[in-house]
Amino acid sequence: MKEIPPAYNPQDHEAQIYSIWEKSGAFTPEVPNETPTSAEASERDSGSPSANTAKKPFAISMPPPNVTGKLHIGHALFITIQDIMTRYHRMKGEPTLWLPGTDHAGIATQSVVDKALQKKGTSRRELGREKFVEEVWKWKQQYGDEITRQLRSVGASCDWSRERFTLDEGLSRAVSEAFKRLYDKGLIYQGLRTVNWCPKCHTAIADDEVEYKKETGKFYHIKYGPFTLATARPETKLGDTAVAVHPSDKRYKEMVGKKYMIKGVLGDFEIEVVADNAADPKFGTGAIKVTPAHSLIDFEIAQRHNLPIKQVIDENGRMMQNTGKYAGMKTREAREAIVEDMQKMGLIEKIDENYQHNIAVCYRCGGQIEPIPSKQWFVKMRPLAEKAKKAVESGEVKIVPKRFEKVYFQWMDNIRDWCISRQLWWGHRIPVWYYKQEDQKSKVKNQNDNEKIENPKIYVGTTPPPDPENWIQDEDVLDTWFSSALWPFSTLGWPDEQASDYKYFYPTSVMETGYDILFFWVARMVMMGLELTDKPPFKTVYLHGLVRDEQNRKMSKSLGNVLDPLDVSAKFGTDAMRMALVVGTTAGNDIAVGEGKIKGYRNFSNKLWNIARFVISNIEDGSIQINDLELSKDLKLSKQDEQDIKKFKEIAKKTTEYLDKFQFSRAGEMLYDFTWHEFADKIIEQAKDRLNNGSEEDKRAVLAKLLFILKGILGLLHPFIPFVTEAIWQIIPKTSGESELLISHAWPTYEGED
RNA sequence: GAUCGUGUAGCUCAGUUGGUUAGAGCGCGUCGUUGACAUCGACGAGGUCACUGGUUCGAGUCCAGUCACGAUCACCA
Repeated sequence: MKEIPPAYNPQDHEAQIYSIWEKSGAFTPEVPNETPTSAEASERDSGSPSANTAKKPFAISMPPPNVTGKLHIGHALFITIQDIMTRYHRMKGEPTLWLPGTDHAGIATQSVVDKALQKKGTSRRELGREKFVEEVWKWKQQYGDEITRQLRSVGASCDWSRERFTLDEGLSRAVSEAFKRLYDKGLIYQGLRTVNWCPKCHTAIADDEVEYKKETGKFYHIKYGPFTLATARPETKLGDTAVAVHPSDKRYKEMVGKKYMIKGVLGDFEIEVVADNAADPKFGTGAIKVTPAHSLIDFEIAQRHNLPIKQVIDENGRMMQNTGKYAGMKTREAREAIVEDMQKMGLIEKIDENYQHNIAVCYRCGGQIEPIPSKQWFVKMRPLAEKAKKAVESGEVKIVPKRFEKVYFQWMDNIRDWCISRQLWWGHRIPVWYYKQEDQKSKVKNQNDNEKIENPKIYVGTTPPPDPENWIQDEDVLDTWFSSALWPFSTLGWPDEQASDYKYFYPTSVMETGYDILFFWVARMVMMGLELTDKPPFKTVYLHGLVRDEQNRKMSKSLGNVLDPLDVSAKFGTDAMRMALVVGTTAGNDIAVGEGKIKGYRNFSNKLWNIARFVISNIEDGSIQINDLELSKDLKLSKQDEQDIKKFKEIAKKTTEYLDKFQFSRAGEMLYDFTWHEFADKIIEQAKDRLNNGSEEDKRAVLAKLLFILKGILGLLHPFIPFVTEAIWQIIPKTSGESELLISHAWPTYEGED
């Protein structure tokens, strides 16, 4: 008899078990032959069951982590939830695909590599585009595997043979194909518009990549011709071209449509008074100065009233040549200088010192955003949003929890066009070429005033133009989220609609991700999926929350409360960590996790191990044949035995129901409770007497019951705690009908047995 | 400012079609265990389910309002 150690030590098992799984091929689903031969077809018609055609496939695309990223507890959470679904459906016999991959993460990766270069005394600009991109690829080769190695250590049973990277050849093809199709439909256009510009990252960013930070600053009330109005940024006054008031504001009724000369620090200038709903009559004096070049709102006002656009700040965040003595100053310096001059001229009425306002910062680098006019590419969102909204309204796409549907609708209703070009080097280069003769300077930005853009002769294609020497490709790359938006289908072979994976697994079953990227990612996937494939890319969206510490604080380095999933799983076991992340949490809500909770589930793993140890040792003590312990055999089960078995079957049924309804916490908690407080504390305790003193026949009956329940529990718990359950499965006596590996075993179900 | 969410035991949270004495883990108290169990078991204390009102035979659960906290969106007028 083999000695089973009295304690379960995860480290003795996990790595080995993972490699057994991986080698077994269990992670890779079988795709049935798409075009069945006539023989196969007739075989199917004749009703002979074929494992893969009988069941519908189940597919999840894994949200791709950043290539250069390091595994954090949030990854561990989504891996756990997705792995639970994957293992559950796989055990149910459905061909199950969980497709992993990584994201090139434009700005993030570029700045990481750039910083590393700067440490070495060089920089991205010094190297030039080509060399720099080579450097980033080297980084990707070197560090890109780290994150996927770490995903394995958390037990992710995903199909590594289908691993993808957003800059792979196939996915890049999908990106340019998508761009071209949208362009041809008029859904992508180029425009000179005021955009959110990050002077630090030196690129435009999308509206939803802007974050707001509270700041206390000065608020200047200035004399402005016949008006008095207030601003926190007097330096933008140099770019003013209008004053806006609300159409219903009686105070200014007679001024609307007239032009006034305004006294300014660089001499007098002319503004027009326009009536626009953007002006709130209740705020301040009800009149606002309009600086179309340096405010997105003002730009929109300018468009509505056909106002001139005057740019005075450049892409480095400095005052431009047309600002006279202020030229070259940073905006903050210029502000002080201008205020001083205005005070001398008596143009300042008063200054509020403690004005609370929000400043726009870049979500990547935290630098202050400087809206400037710039020529960028945009996606026309309205038509896409309408379809995407309908898909959720109709129930074609379900969001769990449901309340996020409202948030989703709100976003869709108030959507603005999406700026997709980025002035970066790392990413998908925009598949647009300009004809050299006509538009050498097509990318010149910062044109003064409202110079119209000449539409250059352009070529949009998935491959370069046939005579490339005459063309020059757009310098910019696409927003990372553009390629992410295609992820559920680009990874399956789209645009090749005949690709077997695409045909078989698309649309995917579930999209599991954090509620924080509902807009960035989920919404855009739905829009792109509907537009490009005519189908929503998934049927259900399951949103999880943020992982917080046990006091419900955000995890941060400065608080020192960051849980490193690799440390945790080394210390308590991956299974314990997984249980801690899943039990006691519900969709869309944040999760509090600390060592105490994880420890509790470490004990649970150990409990389960000892339950098994007890049952196995009792089997091996006797002379009973394993095949004689099957419930189908003639056994003298007591009434109690039958009740216990019935109770267990009820648990199995409920587990299935909970999992089908995405109630992972309830399933996990119920199994925990049953295993420990029912099976161990009652059923096993009561069995002891019969095992020690009962007749052979009675012993056999009890033992058969214990073994039956134990094996069932292992199956039910396997999606949650795959390692211990598999480790136990490896040492438990099995009958000939049972699978060697628990991962490939059938899901415990007893439909129609009673 | 708009919208959404949360408020249940000392702490972290479950409680999804309204139905008997409101649950778990951790923590706490008493006792017992070292022949499955880096422990484990038995028993226990602890709750006006934020507050007010309503619907109902019956409300933690549904409705209205109040308070507190949080999030998202909009905003540098």
